[in-house]
Amino acid sequence: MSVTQPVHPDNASKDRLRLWLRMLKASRMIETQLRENLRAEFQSTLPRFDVMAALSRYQDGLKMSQLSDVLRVSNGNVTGIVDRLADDGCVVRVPVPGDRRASLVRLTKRGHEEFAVQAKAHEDWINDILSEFSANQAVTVSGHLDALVTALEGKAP
Amino acid sequence: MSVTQPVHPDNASKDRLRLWLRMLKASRMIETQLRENLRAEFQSTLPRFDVMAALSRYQDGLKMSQLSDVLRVSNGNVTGIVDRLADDGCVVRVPVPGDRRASLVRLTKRGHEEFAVQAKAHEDWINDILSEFSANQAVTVSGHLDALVTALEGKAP
DNA sequence: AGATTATACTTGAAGTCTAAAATATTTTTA
DNA sequence: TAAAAATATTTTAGACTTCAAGTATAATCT
Repeated sequence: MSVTQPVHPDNASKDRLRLWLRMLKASRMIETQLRENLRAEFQSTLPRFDVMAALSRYQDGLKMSQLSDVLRVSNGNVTGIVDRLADDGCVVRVPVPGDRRASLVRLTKRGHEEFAVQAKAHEDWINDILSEFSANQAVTVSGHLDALVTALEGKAP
Repeated sequence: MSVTQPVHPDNASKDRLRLWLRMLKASRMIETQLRENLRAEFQSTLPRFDVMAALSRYQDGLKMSQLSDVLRVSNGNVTGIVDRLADDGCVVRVPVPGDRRASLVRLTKRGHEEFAVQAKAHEDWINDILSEFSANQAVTVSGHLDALVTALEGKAP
């Protein structure tokens, strides 16, 4: 009498690998598309948009290190992006009273207006790109990914 | 008489946006993790790994232009990555008989060995990172993403 | 054949990204 | 309080990236 046993005991590993490769491919394609749209319509870039989006969520402003934390890009990187946004008058660096090392980065009025327009366009682009997913599917997969992100954050906080 | 109508007629748009933001976040976290692992364990990088993975799938070797095609990175970019891999003795440029412009890039014996180890580690890392997903879930979500990728490829070929 | 066009690749400029070193400024410790 | 440790940010070095221009070679046209 034989015991029923899968030929590939750890097939799950391959399935997960495939999932990752698909996810990577999809993300890159979407990113490329968004990058193109941002450049064509607003002469802007994804990193700039990301920074503005973060600042838009935190009306009181964020310190450089908090920004790089939220955006998960390196510290030194944020410097350049914020520099350029400041040049364009979209953000300002506000000194933090009592700590001369730090400064808060905040959206200017112009930055807010600019971002409002871009955010709307961005949502429309995504809605179009992801039309493949129904609202229900979107919610379901979001849930999985959220759990994944939470798990990852728990591993190396 | 009032008609029953949802307050947010295009809620799906928000759901899809959330899906994208989660996907982006998850992808970036995973990429960062992989990058770190590759650097710490193999003193290598993601682009290098990608090139070796491609060459591993095409045992007969790939021309530079084919490589840049498969990897979807620019032509000039591949030159540098292959240069460095060649310096490390992981790949060689083999002249194509009958066409002195082109050369085939192939993994060396050392490159093959190196990649075998890295690929195994890579799969294990992913299996660990994505342990949140069951094999079934992985397959299901893969399916959605695949459909998405196909749809995207159909839009701008 | 000789001139044009196309292909394969490399080079160079300009910019982005990460990780790590350097700087400046608190905060903590002995 | 002086020294050490921690924090916030910038600077730097080097890999990666694209795009445009350049070089060499091959294929095509007249």
